Amino acid sequence: MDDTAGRGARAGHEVLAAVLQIRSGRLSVLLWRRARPPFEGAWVLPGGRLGGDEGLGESIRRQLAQKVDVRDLAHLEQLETRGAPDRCPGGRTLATAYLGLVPAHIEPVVPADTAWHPASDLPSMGYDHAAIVHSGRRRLRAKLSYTNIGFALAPPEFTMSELSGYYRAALGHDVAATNLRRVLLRRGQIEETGRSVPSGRSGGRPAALCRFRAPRLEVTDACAVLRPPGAARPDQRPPC
Amino acid sequence: MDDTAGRGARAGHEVLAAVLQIRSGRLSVLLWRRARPPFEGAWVLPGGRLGGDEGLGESIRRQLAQKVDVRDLAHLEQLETRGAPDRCPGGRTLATAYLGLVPAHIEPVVPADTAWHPASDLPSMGYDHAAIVHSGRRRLRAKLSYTNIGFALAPPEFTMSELSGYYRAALGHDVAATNLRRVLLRRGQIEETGRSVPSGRSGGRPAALCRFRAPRLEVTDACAVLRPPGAARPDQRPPC
DNA sequence: ACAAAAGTGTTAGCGGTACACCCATGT
DNA sequence: ACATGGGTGTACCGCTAACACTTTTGT
Repeated sequence: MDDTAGRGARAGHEVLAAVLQIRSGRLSVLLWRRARPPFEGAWVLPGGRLGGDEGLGESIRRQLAQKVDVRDLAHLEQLETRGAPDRCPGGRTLATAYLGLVPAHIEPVVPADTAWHPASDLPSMGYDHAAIVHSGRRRLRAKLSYTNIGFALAPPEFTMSELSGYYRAALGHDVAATNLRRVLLRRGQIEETGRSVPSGRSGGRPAALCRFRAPRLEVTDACAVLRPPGAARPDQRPPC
Repeated sequence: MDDTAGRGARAGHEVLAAVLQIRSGRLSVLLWRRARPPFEGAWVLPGGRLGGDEGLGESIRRQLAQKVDVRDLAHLEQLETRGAPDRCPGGRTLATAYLGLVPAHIEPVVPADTAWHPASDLPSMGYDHAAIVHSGRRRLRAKLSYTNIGFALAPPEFTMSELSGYYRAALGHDVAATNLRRVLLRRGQIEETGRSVPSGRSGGRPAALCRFRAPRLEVTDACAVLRPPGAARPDQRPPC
């Protein structure tokens, strides 16, 4: 396309994404193996040059769809922009990083030179991309606590023990399914579908199927501290 | 200064800042009045072109010091990068926005074409800069609840009623000084200096002077929800 | 009958707001 | 003495973790 490479100081702007998914009970990130220097053989985040007249989010969506066949992002948000003069050998490059989330039930068809890696055990990575993955993981962990972002990790319907497994993988610690259920129900994040899953060979009560109520990010529990006066009483609290 | 307007498609990267300060009990933002089209006469955020080999944060620091004589930022953090193709008439421009905070006791010497405006009552602003100011205010409000970011609003020493005034201005609602004291003390954000301020003409007990303990941003109350198991007991909780 | 997994009830504790009450100073 | 503003003590309440207990299934 308009790959105006080889220019001096003003190389183009890059857009990258840390695409996360819970795979086999581990929080994993989609990486791409560089075939050429710099950082030949190292793993990097998918992405590339920003096109001439596309927005930033638009661009990373396009590139993920084209290059790694990831079309089913349940959530995408901007993380940060990095532009240290020395972050790129051979001329400074600005890069805007995004966090993308793929629900656990989807299996994107990725090219041979890309692979999923556990976010807690990253391979040797090029540029400053490992730091970006950590930013994404921190962001996800934080938002699991005060937003409904779980909708972007879970399939459309799930049992509570499955969901607690996703939370455990993302947060890095155990989450009791029994309490998670109540917390998310009271916050209005999830609801029961009415259906249930037959119990396995070893018996046990069949699990109820739940779903998230909203398909977009919502803040359900804006931090518990420094509330406006009167917020305790349920009667008519100010909207914001 | 180096306002290279009227260039074609590939303009350079811009760095902007929403510089906030509590002034006369109101959260205010430093704006700059454009003298030339586009957006002639409208107010915009200070900032400008990113220099050839400077980092993003470095660049906004330099430009704030050079152009508006703001050298005493107690805190600076990246907000977001905007790059919608139509955000700039006459060619797309990417802009990375920062949030800067100036403590209340400082009076920067700003040029004639810049002025402080209440963040809750913005004038007519150019580009998408009003949205950036709102992002900055949202970020500040959120971080007041779970970090020690108050250190960047308050002077080195302050009474609790002064501090509650800063919190009220930034949060937009009353904050009881008596409870704020306990909350921030328990979190270890502030401490007493031992000194106190003589009471005014109308009498009253002299107020104790406090200070923030750390001069840098720290998360003191990572959201109260979804704690790891065992976090309640004070004995040896995991570091992160 | 028994084991296993899901879901409910209940308790305890933390953290925050609200408010009455005490403290120190000026007039 | 009294007014004024700062600081402490305390009650209350929401929220969550922990855990015992009940429910529903398979063997």
